Amino acid sequence: MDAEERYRLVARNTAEVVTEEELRELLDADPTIYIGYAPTGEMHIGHFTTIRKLADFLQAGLDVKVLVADLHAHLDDEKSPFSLLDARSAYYRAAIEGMVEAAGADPEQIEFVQGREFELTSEYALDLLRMAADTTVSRVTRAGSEVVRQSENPKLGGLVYPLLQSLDVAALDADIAYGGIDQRGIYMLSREVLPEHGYDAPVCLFAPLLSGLSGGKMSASEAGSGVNVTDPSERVHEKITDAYCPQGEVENNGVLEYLRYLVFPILDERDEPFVIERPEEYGGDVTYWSYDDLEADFVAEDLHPQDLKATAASYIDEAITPIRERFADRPALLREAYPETYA
RNA sequence: CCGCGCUUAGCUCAGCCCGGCAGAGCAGCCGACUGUAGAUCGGCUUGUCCCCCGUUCAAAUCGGGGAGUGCGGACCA
Repeated sequence: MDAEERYRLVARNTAEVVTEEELRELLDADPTIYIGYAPTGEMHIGHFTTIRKLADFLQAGLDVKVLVADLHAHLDDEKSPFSLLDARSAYYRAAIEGMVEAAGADPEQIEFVQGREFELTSEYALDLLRMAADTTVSRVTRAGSEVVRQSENPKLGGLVYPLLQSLDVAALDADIAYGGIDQRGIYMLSREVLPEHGYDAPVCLFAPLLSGLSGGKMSASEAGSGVNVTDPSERVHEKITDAYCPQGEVENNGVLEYLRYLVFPILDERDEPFVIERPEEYGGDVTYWSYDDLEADFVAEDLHPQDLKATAASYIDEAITPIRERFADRPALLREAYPETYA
């Protein structure tokens, strides 16, 4: 694979690369890229799109590490109670492996790391304290403002969080920090603070955040705002049917985004088209080989939301089916991670 | 250790002073209008009023005790 193709693969469907020059330079060698997930709520399509991209990274020959950031999950306003960290970490790992596989890549090629495996060493603790000594409260508050839960009486844990994450980059020997664009503030802090402590500043790659299905941002606290990766078929169809989807509009259109960032890349990998079955009355069946063509028709209002939704729901459902099946065998994983929901 | 505030619907809160059928906004649900959803309009649901004891014909409301949470003060040899 030539350098240009490699770069295209790594950078496609991203929101931002910091910086493009640095990334091109890194790709001359075999860099390590990492992404961290704090095991808090159930995993959804948004997570899936970021994990789908891991297939791109593997194909481009990068070393891929996935951090299951258990301590982060507790540190951020105790989103996960300490007693559930292990159960949720196990669930996240299984779900992530399922998504990697569903994206057509091999989970064996990914190195999984859990936060507590390395974040409690004395070297790590010393670095962390030294960073805490020379970083202001307002600096870390700003860094974490899009990630850490905001409240009138913020906990100290939320302030330490960005420092911890910065140090993770160094401790995991990652050349590239990958994550949603909401992580930008934290990794910009990393680029600033790591060199002052003797480590390299990471190159950053950010994934776009998907719109919620009710318009606006996707919200973890709003049940219908996103499809979970273990949702039953009926629920997927229900959520997509109920989704905000104005005719001809691309802005804030979660359905289109699901197709763009998840369904089409998977179809592309398998060399299969997206086929919409439609009554003759509304124009008959249509076949799309690329997202761009579909979007063009939608914008031109040659493709009606109702026809789009019906088909999209089936393809999305199909995309998560392998994950759902993986959990069908092991119901305890979900039940123990979310006893309130699955008890 | 001491003082003060807060705790009421899924969420944000009003009601408490001065006891008399537990409320509002948002969210949610159902219809109407749309070849989807949203918006709009019409309708509807929701409660351990933090807990215990007491006063009273009657307590979210008054008195006592306690819990949780937050803020402030004090201590600083």
